[in-house]
Formats: sequence, structure tokens, C-alpha cells
Amino acid sequence: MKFAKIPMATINRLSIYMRTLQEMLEDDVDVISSERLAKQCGVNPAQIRKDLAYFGEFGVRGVGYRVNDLVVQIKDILGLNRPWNLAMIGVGNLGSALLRHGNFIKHGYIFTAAFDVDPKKVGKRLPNGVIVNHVDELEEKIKEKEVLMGLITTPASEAQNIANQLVLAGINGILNFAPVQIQVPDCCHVENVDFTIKLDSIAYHLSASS
Amino acid sequence: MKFAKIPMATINRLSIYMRTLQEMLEDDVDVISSERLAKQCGVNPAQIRKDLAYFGEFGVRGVGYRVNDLVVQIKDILGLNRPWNLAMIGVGNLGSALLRHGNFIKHGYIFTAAFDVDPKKVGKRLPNGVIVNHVDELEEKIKEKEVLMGLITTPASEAQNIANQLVLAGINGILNFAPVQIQVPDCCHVENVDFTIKLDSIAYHLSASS
DNA sequence: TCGGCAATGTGAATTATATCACATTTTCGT
DNA sequence: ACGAAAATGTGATATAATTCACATTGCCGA
Repeated sequence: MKFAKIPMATINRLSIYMRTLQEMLEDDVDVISSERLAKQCGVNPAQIRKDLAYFGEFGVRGVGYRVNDLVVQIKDILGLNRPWNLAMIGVGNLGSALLRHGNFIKHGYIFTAAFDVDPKKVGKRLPNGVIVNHVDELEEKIKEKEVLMGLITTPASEAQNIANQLVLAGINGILNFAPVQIQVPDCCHVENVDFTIKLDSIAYHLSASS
Repeated sequence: MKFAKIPMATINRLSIYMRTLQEMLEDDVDVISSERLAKQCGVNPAQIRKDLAYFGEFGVRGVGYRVNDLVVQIKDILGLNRPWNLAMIGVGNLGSALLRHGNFIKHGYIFTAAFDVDPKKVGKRLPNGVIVNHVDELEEKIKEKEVLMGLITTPASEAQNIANQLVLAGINGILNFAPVQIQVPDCCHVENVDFTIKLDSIAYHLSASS
């Protein structure tokens, strides 16, 4: 099953299912139907079953899904049954807010390195104990700290340059917060987080509907 | 043309084209082909032409698109030929980083209100001059400050409650940073920004390819 | 003025994604 | 032990988005 081509959208939905299921666990729900889960996640029930069917059979007919088991299965599918070390490149407003943000650690993502070019920031110790390094030391530290993904929160003008360096350092997963499209070789997977694109989309909908 | 159903993906791409074009303007490029723009944006040239074709004919055959004109046209399409007032709900790490973030104002988005429940924060003046209000005053201040979109950066547990209040206050565009799916009536358009979903997606790709 | 070139705009074809609908399997009550 | 009820898993269908391929159009140089 794992060899069929999986839609990107499926992968994203699996994360959403997982989150919702984790919340349900806390409310002591132990079995859930695709219908109820779908309502909670705002999707079609068949969608959920199809998404899961790409990877196996996880439910019990006539009953539903065991919440706890399904969380474990989804974690397995996504590769979340292990910690992932992250590096933050750019310790400005946004970068430092994210470094302090609890959601990363909660989901198994650990910042083990941080970089900036500002001499005032280099050498400082972050609340999580990580010391900010100069970008010149990127490759060295990334290897030392066994970083597997890089988060770019530099100004847009630096993002491509940093991405190149990350790739050279052997990183092949990048989460890019800078509002530019960065170009990387195929071996590297980039995801973009761009607030203003989302705002533009809202602006469009509000304008168009009025 | 505006009555054909426009793919959501098209709207998002228009933002990306606009950004790229704005950068080109600064480099004194004044005409661009769909091919070159496509390469820069990482999409197919025909895609760009199709996307634009939903809204009209903006190019010159044999020549390309006048960069400046196209930026204006896209702004018109998206409703960005006017300022949009924003409210931030939740002035924690992330909220205050975003309030200070220059990209919003650069693209015509103006924070005119901010809310929190923490008495230590309420009453404080932000760098942009806005004073943090208590969430109890949400409806009143949102109307007073003519806010049209709300950004939710509260803890996940509060997000739905805040969304409800925003809707009651007449807001119909929400950018949700909390890692939950919030439910709103159809009149309201929600976009989600969820870092950990993106990280999960990267984790999947790194795990699957190895 | 005219011919060739370049790049748009767009119908057709392809590919991808989502939904339906139902046969299948399991549980549970009698 | 059996039949009804419930909810999965999935082939078929419908919908949506992307890409192709080319006819069309405007520009420029000789």
C-alpha cells in the first residue's frame, strides 16, 4: 500500500486527524467512527476512510477506530514515533517567539540549534538552553547537533542564501517563513508558512462576497 | 468572468505572483513572460496564464505582461487596493511577535486592536500605538476600530470560544494560528496557519524517502 | 509594408482528488 | 445461535485542477 502515490492533502489531513484524536483521548473517548471524526475535523467521512486505506486497515467494521491505536498508527505513518531535531535560522521577533512556543516540543520537535548574523544575538543562551551561533558556523553545528530540519525566519532577502547553505549542510527538510519562494534540489522538501498569503485569501473572499 | 468558480489554489498563487512581481519591479524589470515568472514562482507557465484568464486578459501576445500593470490588476482582484484593519486576539509570544512583524503593514494590513485576558497585558501600549484591551471588550472595540479580520493566537482551548465572539462581533474573516479546527457559520471565512502540520508533512517526506 | 518571431489565451486531454454507494464484517441483544 | 444494526473498506463515479498544444495576436526589423 505504501507504494501507491499518496496525495499531499492526505498527509496534511492525517496530522489533523491525529490532533483531534489526541484531544479525544484526553476526554476518555476510546472508540470513534469516521463520521464523528469527520464532523470534528470538517471533512467527509469517506475521505477519512480513504486516507487511512492508503496505509492499511485500522478500523473495525461495525464499530469504528480505537482512538489510541489510530494515533499510534498515524504517528508511524508520518514518522513521528521518534524525536526530530530542528534548527532555527533567524532569531528575530518571529524566530524567538517560535523558539519559545510550546507546540513544537509537545509534538516531538526539538530545537537543538539556532543561528543569526547579529553579533548582539550570537552567544546568547535561549530559554531552552540552546546557544545562538553565527550563521558562519551553520554546517558545523548542524552536523554536531544532528539537526534534520531547518526553519528559516530570516528576512526574505536572505532566505535563498540560507536555504542553499542548509542543503549543503545536508538538511533536506525546510520550513520557510520568509515570504519568498525558495528553490532547492529535489532531495530537499520545502514547506512554506506565509501569513500574508492567507490574509490575501481572506481579503479576496471578503471583497468578492460583498 | 468573475462568476466562474475560482479554485482556491488560484487565489493563493495570485498572491505569490504579486510578491514576485513586486520584487521584480524593484529590479526595474518592466515586462515579464509567463515562462520566466513561472520559473521564479516554481509553477507551470500555463498555470499562470490560466489563473489570470479567470479574471481577464492582462498580457500582450508576443510580449508578455507589463509588471507594474499586472501588480495593480492582481491587487484589484484580491481586494488589496485598500487597507484592511486587523485585530489580534492573544498577545502572547506569537501574538506579540506578529504584532511587531513588518510584513503586515507592508502589504496593507493594519493592526488597530489587540486583546488578551491577562490583566498584566491589558492596558499596555504596543509599539504600534495600539492599546491591549480585555477580551470582554471585544465586540465594542472591534466595531469602534472598524476591524474586518481577526487573528487568533490564543491557546487552542480558547480558540473556538474566541471565534464565536468574533463572529458575533460581525467579523467574517479569521486567521487562526491555534492548532485546532474551528467551526464557524458559512458567512465567515477561516484560514489556518499551523506550523506543526507542515513539520509533520516534512517528517513524512524525510521518513518515506529513506 | 510585410513576414517572421515570440508569447498569450484557451479548448482538449490528462491527471489528481473527493464523494458516493454498497458489499462486507463485526458486534450485540434476544 | 441468529438476525438486525452499525460502520468499515473500496470499486465506481463525479468533480476539480493541471498541463498540453496550438491557433491567435501583436511587435519589430528589413
